[in-house]
Amino acid sequence: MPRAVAPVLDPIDALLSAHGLRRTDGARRVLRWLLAHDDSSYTHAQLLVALQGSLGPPLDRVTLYRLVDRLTQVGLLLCRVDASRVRHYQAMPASVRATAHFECRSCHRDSPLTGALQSGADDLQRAGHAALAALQALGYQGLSLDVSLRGVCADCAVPLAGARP
Amino acid sequence: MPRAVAPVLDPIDALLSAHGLRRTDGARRVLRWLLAHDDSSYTHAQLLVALQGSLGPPLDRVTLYRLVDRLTQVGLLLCRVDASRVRHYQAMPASVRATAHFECRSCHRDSPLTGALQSGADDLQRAGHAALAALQALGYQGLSLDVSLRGVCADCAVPLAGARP
DNA sequence: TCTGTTGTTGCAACTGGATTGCGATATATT
DNA sequence: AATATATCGCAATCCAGTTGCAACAACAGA
Repeated sequence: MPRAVAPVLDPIDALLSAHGLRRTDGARRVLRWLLAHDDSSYTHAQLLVALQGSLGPPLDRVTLYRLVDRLTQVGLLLCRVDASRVRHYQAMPASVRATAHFECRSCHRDSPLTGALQSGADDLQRAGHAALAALQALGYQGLSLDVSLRGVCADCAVPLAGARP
Repeated sequence: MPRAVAPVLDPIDALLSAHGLRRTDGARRVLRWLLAHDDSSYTHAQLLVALQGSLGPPLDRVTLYRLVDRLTQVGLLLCRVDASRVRHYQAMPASVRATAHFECRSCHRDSPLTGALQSGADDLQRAGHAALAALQALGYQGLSLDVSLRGVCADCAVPLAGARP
């Protein structure tokens, strides 16, 4: 039986090597999982349970902290801090985009700007992109953009207003 | 000697009352100080030392936490979380504006977008304003905006590049 | 002005996300 | 294979922020 050679590097491994990181089991699992769920961002705690479920030995808490830190450092992940001071990690989008989102101070829901707000979000995106390009031209590196709108969403605002005497 | 009456409310007191907060010594001091330094934002630790220096009894750590929390709650302060997960407070500007700023991942300096980037920052400001207005029209309340650009600044990027073999 | 209600204060203990130190292990390099 | 060095796993630690609670002070009504 012909031995299964690996002529082409796994795309995840290729990414790791290309960014100067070692191809360890943990790094592979984190990056693979985040790339497979690149439509959203996840906290350390969420990643931990998600990766516990996957095959392999349980991933250590601290190791995961260091992994996401390194992956963010080299630009493979994008990190943002929510209003509760918790970090959220996401696979770096092909084109760094303004991930404009709204956080409700009351119900703590976090939603991307869509629908009627899409045009506004697009403008933000454009402006953010332009600012990033300007910074890049100045020699800045590993740029990312975080646009956070905060406040009380309409759902929560109504009962609050009603409670006022 | 005619007793010194107080016919007009101190502007700080007026603000507190208008927002349903009690006019306590602590609230007055925090709000007065932040209004006098409204060109920048300050962490809880910075506020603590700044207010210790000012007259009056030393302000308690926890009390200050609760004060800035309340002041932010009612919209008198604006709060943002930096990349190190630390909250920064600032007197709410007359018109909520996009306080676009850049944070260096390497030297951790935090600088507002100025100079050559001003136009980009202005665009961000406009776009942010529009998005906020749209949300407000939908019934959203107590809105604030945080535009954070992150990466490695030019000063830090040069030595990093040189270190690569 | 007195008095009851309720928001506020100060202290101590606690929370939880994240970090550090360090010996053991695995990856990349020679 | 031998070596150098990055990464891992564990325990201990850090630190911004929170919570519980008794004492206190601002406000409102009488």
